[in-house]
Amino acid sequence: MKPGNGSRGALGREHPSLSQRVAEELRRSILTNRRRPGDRLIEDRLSQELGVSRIPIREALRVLAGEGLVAVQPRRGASVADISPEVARDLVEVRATLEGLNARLAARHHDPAIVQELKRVLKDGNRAARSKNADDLVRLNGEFHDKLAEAGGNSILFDIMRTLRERTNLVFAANTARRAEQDWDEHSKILAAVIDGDEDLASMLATRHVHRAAEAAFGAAAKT
Amino acid sequence: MKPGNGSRGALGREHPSLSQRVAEELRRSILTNRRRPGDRLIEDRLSQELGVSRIPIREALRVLAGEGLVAVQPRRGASVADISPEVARDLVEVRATLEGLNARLAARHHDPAIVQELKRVLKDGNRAARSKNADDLVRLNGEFHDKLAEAGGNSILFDIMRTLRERTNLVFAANTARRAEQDWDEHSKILAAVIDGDEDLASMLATRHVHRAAEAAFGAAAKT
DNA sequence: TCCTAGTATATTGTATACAAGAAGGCAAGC
DNA sequence: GCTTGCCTTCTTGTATACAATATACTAGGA
Repeated sequence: MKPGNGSRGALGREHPSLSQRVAEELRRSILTNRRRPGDRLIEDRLSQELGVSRIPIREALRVLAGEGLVAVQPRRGASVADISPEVARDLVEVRATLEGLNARLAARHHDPAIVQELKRVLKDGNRAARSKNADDLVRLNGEFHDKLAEAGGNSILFDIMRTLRERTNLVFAANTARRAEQDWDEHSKILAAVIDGDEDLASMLATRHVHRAAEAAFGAAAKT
Repeated sequence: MKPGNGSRGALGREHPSLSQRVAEELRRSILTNRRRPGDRLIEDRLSQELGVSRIPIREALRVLAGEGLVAVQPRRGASVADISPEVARDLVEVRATLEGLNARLAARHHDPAIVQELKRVLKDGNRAARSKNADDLVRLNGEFHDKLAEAGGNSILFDIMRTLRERTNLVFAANTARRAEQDWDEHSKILAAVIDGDEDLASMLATRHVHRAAEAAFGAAAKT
């Protein structure tokens, strides 16, 4: 659960390597749907696009493969992960359980500093939900879940949930604007339970939150 | 949840790349404690030892870092992950929860073919527990949990549990022989609940199994 | 003796180059 | 017309070489 490279320009310059920057760039482009599931990721082409040699590209692809965002077939190359409905269901099942565990832990510890930040994100999120600003909603949604994961205080859980969240978002993204108001209503209730220290309630609400978002997305997907 | 490369010599030769073989070799050496936590993994040295260039080594190290078996510090190189007591606790918490979820799913589906295999492993395990053969115990323990994970039928869960198991084993390994009889008694009860289709019981037993093994290990570690 | 600066050495990061394997197209045969 | 085999081309896998950075060591001064 390192602080992340948000603290740019700090004393220890902490130079990200090219591989890391390439990985970040590719991750971004996948999560924002600029590269679509199934798109091939040809090393030489990426190498030219990003102006670096193939080596950093390869390493970045390996990292993203580990996160499940990219699928690499030996000797056939990499492509953006295409998440089947079955795998999506599996993701949801696991994520729902772990969000539940995390909310329980957050309720148990409830670190005041992080709770404060969560309150702020909640306020911003509610505003964005009313004005239906899609970009803000995606960002704030990510921020809320990220800080909640931090509040849980379990580093392993934090890492796993990040990759699960990225992948479920890839599937649900289209719906995050439509369901915004209900989403943030649920966020609010989860946070309240965490603040109350009501472990059981927090856990149940967080688990249900994931399942409901998934149902909404699958329902919408079925319609299209 | 692919069948793995156990099916060697099959028609599609399925050539593992050098990187993959290096990763496998390193993983082995770490899990069998031939390389100890904290040991530096210097690319050039590994390159000479294994007779390949540094490129496959680097890629293997990245993969293992993704699995949490190796820690890489940018520009300082890789070393075998040294799992702190705090992280160990975090690992146990998450793994206990997920083993519970998995056992629940296994009880829900209970695939007869896999149950059959589990019964066989159980029998072998009990025999090994009585004769206290450490190597066999480690192997069979891994096999039991692996097949149980397969029985859950959730591919995401399967992958996550594998990496969690590897890391917790790294911490508990020393104790797996001492606690063998109780371990296999608990395995037996978990499997019985799965066969009965008793989801709640299976889940509870699997969760408790992890916690108990952890307590035993921590207790033993405190003594030494 | 202890601290500091400077230098040498060890090690990782990246680029280029070549080898090997997979995919697709074209021609020859049935 | 359809299939089969070869060949071209595209792409990945690996090696070597060099550049950049971190660590260890030595010498000089307070």
